[in-house]
Amino acid sequence: MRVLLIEDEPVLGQAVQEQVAADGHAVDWVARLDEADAALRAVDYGLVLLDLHLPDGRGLDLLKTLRRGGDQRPVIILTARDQISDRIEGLNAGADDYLVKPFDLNELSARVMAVSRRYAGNPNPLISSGKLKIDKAARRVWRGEEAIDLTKREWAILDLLTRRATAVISKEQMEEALYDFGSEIESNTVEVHISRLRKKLGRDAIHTVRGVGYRLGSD
Amino acid sequence: MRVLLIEDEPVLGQAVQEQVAADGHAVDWVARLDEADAALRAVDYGLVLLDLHLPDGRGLDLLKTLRRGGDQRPVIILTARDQISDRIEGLNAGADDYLVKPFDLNELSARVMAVSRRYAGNPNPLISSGKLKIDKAARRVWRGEEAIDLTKREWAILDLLTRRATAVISKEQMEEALYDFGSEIESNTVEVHISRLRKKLGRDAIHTVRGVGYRLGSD
DNA sequence: CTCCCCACGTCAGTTTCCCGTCAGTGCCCA
DNA sequence: TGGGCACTGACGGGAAACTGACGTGGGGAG
Repeated sequence: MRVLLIEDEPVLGQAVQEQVAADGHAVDWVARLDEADAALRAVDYGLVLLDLHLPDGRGLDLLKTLRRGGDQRPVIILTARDQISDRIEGLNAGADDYLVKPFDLNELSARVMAVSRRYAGNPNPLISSGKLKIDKAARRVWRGEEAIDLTKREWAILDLLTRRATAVISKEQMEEALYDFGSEIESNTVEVHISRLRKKLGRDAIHTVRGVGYRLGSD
Repeated sequence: MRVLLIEDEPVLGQAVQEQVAADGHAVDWVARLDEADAALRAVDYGLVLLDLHLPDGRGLDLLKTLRRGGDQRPVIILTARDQISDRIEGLNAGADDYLVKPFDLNELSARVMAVSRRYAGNPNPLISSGKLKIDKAARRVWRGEEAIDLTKREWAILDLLTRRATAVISKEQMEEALYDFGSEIESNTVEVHISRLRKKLGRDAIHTVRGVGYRLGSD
């Protein structure tokens, strides 16, 4: 699979390029949006890794333009921790996934691997929990045979819960994952989302650990 | 990753424990070789940090015994500057790395990180005691095949009991661990929690040492 | 540009259940 | 045998969590 990396920080760019290349993919690395534009027109990439803060424009605009033009290619956003609002906007704009800097290169490998599997026509590995089957790469969930539609927030929470399979995730962690750094939430938003998720996924899909957080699975 | 720290100096031990814990690892800290022995038998550690000068024996002997038994777990030696011959002997005995006191805590983090990268991908280490299996990272307990739900307080107590595997923990220590400094308790709360824990985990999961405290295990 | 839809944050009323307390009983050792 | 120390069932207060309802704002369709 051929990957386009759009990143202007030399150190991070090099690290990512090496990592993805080590996984057996061809990586084209550009640092500016106009180069990215040209590359996207010339080559049929299987995946785009997009940094949102570039010297000559906002990465988000590139993504929006792509999607408006009907381009469905997978895009994974690389974003800094303090730019979570961008991340939300990115998901709205049609990104497939995001990684928060500084990210673990192995985590990157895993995401790239998921995309490449889809690219090769192979199904993605399914995470299952009780009656649920979760395809993280394709952002899809099934409850038994029935496919479930999740909203962005709902997916973000489920994504957190599946990241470390059996771990307990606190409400604070969920807030951090969902909201802009510093924008405090003073209501029970997370609880409400959990409630909505349970309505869709089944009452016992998510287990409450009172005073601590939530965990995937019922037992 | 779960780390065993074998170190008898309180100040250094505490500093190391905090540093490694801050890096996201679970740290068990023992000061004597017999405790280390017991801990190593009970828990599948991802890394051992070993001080060579301990009150009840030579750390090197522990390392040699481990390696002779075919144990391949990573061991990093902590040694003083004037004991370089020990260091050489340590490497001969099968240590993976060494740090010379006084060492920079960031240097420690780097070494630990290197080990944990190798370790990544493995399932969480399980602590076992009798029929119990305890996954501290996931905050879960099994009694045989059956998963057990623990409340916050119950988990806090079990956590204490497993922290120093064979040690007897007094009720006072448990109170201190459970409650904010200053908020005094004047009832038999700890006993009640122990009782509730035993109901869930099995009568002989926790042993009473009358007049002293509690200890994990039945014998 | 306008209208509609729906995702989401907020709130309030209700429910759940954790935990500290107490009291009665049992057990261990002098 | 008696005096503590420990165990455990019961209970009530209150914090934490759940959920139905509502308003709003942003995105998509026309």
